[in-house]
Amino acid sequence: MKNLRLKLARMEKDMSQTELAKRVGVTRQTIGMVESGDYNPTLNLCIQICKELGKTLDDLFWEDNDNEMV
Amino acid sequence: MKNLRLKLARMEKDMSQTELAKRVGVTRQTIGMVESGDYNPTLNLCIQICKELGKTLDDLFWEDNDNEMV
DNA sequence: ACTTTATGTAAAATATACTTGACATTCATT
DNA sequence: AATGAATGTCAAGTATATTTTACATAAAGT
Repeated sequence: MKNLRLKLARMEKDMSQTELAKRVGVTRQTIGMVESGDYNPTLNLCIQICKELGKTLDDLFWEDNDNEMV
Repeated sequence: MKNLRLKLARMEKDMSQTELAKRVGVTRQTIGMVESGDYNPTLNLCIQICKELGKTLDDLFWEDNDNEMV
């Protein structure tokens, strides 16, 4: 399933896939696949993406962020 | 650098590398390399490890967990 | 209409995560 | 002293993440 949190975080920074890719040091296609989901990126790639977007791993890549029990 | 948080979380569960590996579905060597650091595991592997140890990605794989600014 | 920017997708090549099998060391137990 | 459990490491193989090149579509601007 798609990673909408990532896509949203990127758009909040007014960044295109191409620009995020350049900053992270991968290709545009790789960013596209991560956003499309059904993909298994490496930890370092996830971390770089998070840093560029000012988010943490849990923010963008940890499931069940929505229904967290207080 | 070594991932001491992971090693600690595993030992808190009284789990050997071999046992964690079996539960996660990888080999003992892979777990060893993740703990040794200087290694770039996939996101799915990290998530599986977190789930087995009752932790989140930020808990085990996000840097700067220590000096977080309030 | 034409060009540019952003994105989706696909096939083949390359880099690297992960496996397999094996040997070595340390520590606890008998 | 001998055995077994836990871990470190290494070399060669397999699976897959990522690149490269390319073509296609839609939206926005001139």
